[in-house]
Amino acid sequence: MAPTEKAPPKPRKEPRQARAKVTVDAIFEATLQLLLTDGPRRLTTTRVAHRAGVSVGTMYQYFPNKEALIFALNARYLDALAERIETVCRNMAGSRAEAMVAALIDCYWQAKTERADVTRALYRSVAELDNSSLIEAFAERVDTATQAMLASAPDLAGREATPLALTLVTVIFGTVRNAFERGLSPAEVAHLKGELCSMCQVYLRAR
Amino acid sequence: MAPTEKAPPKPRKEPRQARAKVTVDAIFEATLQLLLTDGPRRLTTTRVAHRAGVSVGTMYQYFPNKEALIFALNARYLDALAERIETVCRNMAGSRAEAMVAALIDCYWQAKTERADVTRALYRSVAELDNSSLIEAFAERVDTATQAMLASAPDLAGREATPLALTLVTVIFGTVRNAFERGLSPAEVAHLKGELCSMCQVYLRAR
DNA sequence: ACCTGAACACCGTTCAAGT
DNA sequence: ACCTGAACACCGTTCAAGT
Repeated sequence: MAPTEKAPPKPRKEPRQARAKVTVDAIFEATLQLLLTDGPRRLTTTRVAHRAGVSVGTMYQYFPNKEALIFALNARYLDALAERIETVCRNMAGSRAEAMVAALIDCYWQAKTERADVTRALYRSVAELDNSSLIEAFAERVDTATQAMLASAPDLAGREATPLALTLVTVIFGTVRNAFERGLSPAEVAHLKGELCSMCQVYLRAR
Repeated sequence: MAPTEKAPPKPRKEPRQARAKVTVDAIFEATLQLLLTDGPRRLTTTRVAHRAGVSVGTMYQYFPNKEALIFALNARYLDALAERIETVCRNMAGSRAEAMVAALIDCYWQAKTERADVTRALYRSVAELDNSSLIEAFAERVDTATQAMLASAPDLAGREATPLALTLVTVIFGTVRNAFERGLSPAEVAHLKGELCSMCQVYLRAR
């Protein structure tokens, strides 16, 4: 009964020569620009190719279809985001649990906010295709990094890091995303961020 | 620099005769069914019309374009959901704050879970179009209902209901949505729900 | 190894004609 | 008042031909 759709699309072939790499980068850049200026509905292969300065045929050498292009663009973005989070988690090793949570919230919030237009454009672009594998891979990395971080907290002895990480990551990432989707005012956003932070910290102290 | 897109599409005209109402319902039902079985990518106007037993032209009498159809379908769903939440909020008036939060989480969680396929299909269908006005209207209703409920809690005297409602609603709805997007196991989901609940309750007790 | 662009199938949308 | 479906413009995708 599940929607019958193809497996997650992957890049057709890797660019081997330097000019090919330039081409692929140009295609990615053109896609993002069009997404930002015109929205996902007006994103056509012809326009992407034209903006990238290549022909449609060239685009299809590297991406089997339009979905694969959008998929790859999102994969790129999520990979960079996961890397940032992993770095923060590594840097916070050994700190107090409260500081860890604050840093995690800060990092994610910052990443979403600093290029809000990009975040929104990518959210919307990817949604019509099955991106669950991307989301799962991303969540897996973030969970793992958070677990490792929490396990190193001196004031968290005796609490299992695995379920704790799952809860915190889901609550934090879900809240940020939702805050992002709603049209909150800057004042409301600032207040919410503080409340989310203290909520997680109170939760850590309890029990 | 914002994506240049049309204003939120609205139904072209209201059905005046009985058979027209039947037609519109058939179109909605066909859209949902196709979304569930084939996914948003294979949702074409021709197929919707065919499944609904009408011609394409008929569909275009009630919806100015395909987007408007998807928009209206989502509006329907969110309206029903908001109504459920408002009812719960009314029913919980005068209870203790902890019970309120638990009921709110339960209601939303239940609504998302009982027809998980529908939830997912609608999420994906609406994402490529600008649904911010839908989201805002929904959030506004839920916020208002939650505020009114919290203001009636005997154990919450002296705490402002408005920012409290905003925080709780954003955290709860964001978490549920995120939990939903990740492919969590039933055991993890159950655990998460309990933790979210106690997290909100500890937060209410604090300060 | 990489690129081109005309050609094809199909989808969203319209509109003159019907009941 | 409501419905039909051929017709049109345009989009995704291919492939024979080029460098």
